[in-house]
Amino acid sequence: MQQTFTKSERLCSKKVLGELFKKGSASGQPGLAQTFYLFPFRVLYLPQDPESPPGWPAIVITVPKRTFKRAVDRNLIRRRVREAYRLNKTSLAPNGTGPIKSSPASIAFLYTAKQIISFEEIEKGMKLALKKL
RNA sequence: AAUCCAGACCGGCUUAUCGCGUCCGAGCAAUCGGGCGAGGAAAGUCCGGGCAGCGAAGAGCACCCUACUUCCUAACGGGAAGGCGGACGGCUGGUGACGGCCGUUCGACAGCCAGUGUCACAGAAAACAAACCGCCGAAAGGUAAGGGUGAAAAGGUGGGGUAAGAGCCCACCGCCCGUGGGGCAACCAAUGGGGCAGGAUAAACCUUAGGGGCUGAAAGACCAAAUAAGCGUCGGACGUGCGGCUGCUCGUCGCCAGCGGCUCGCAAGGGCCAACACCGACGCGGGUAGGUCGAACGAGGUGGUUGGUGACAACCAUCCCAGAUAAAUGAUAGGCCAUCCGGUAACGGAGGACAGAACCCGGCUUACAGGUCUGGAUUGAGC
RNA sequence: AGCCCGAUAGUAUAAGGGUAGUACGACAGAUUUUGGUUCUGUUUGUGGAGGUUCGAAUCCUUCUCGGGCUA
Repeated sequence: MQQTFTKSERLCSKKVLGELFKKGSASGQPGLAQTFYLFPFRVLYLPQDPESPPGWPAIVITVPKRTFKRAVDRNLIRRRVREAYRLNKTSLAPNGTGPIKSSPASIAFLYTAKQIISFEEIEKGMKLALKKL
């Protein structure tokens, strides 16, 4: 049971991020970023390059400054979301060995709720979102 | 013990499991083991430094900042001690104006007898002085006691004096000038003289004294990769030119080549014009947005001794104490400690202030549940 | 992270330290059969706190909010 969360699973490249958000605005077409809403998130993801070997997806978590003015609140939400992903990401690998080809390469979780919600609720939303992916 | 005031400090603790960042060690590697891992404000960016780059790292002016004194400090607009002044409370002196002592607390606290400006309304009059009512006088005129206005009206109180009055005269209070004394100084107390200079405002211009070059780690250095060497507009030829570390002046540094055409001249040499190139500025287009250093040993922390009223300094011992970069410091489950609610109690339930490092320090300011300590005041109780 | 500006009525914008205006709105009334146009009147404000001053939108300090610039 893999529950780690290393540097390679974080989406850091400005280029990839720009691509993800740019393509995400024109969703629906095949080959581009897909998006769906599921409380408390809006999820954006890019499919994997079929040439490269399958690996764990790189993710990014976003909490808007507009709704949460204090840095402490944003940090708390970001950490809860990341923890929920870390504990449940094995559902992306149903065979138990590793991620399958069809799982996405990069995912963005945009936090859309207006209040700080508890870890249990975030985890519930995260399980549903990963199932959908 | 309670309340209030002033100052200083703490700001949840702990166990287990799963994780994250970084450093060290082991290992060929996968990985394993160990150490450390947010704050008193990390915040606001209001000051001061370190550090870095930038014209001679030039000068003067402008501009900006500071403002009782002495000291502390790397420096400061910060701090300490002292002085002076105000407010409040208590006691107290004097007929009165006005003082004296003690305590608490506050003060951007240099200079409007260098100059200039402003002072609405009201009021006779707002600073050169004058005179509305009034008072005195037969009048000419004298007067600034009283009235009222205002934030402010040309010293005040008591007495003498006078036609009525007035520093006109006297005493005291205040003010100004001087003398010697104490104190490093701000200033203090004493003493002599002068009937008295003369409103407020400098967080108004200003004066005096002192200080400030500018820009900030997205500074800056290096490695790697990639694009371009293209287009457009404007400007430029030894000058009243363009550019450069805010502005202005001076200075200084850099740049300004060659060719052609027309023309003046006997010539040396000069003038004008166009295009291209060059240089500079701005814009468009296109490319890259990876890594290393800066950057974690410092005006460092803790403890002690000595000096100093104190801020602080010196010396000795000891410790290494976050270092990320789309950015770690988290999640879950227990126990404890405060707090709140219900309950006589056992107990049950809720639930942890303000707030998250980003080059580093010293301050200031602002936010903050609850708690601890010290000093002072008042009230109550006991011995 | 650093730096720089700004805040006046519902909106836009003035105001030498001395009664806070102007325009468009909104509301009411008049004109009109009704509505519009037009005319008259009314309403509403200096972001908060403290200080300097006799007196502050203005000067100073501080907080809050909003905006902008910097590879």
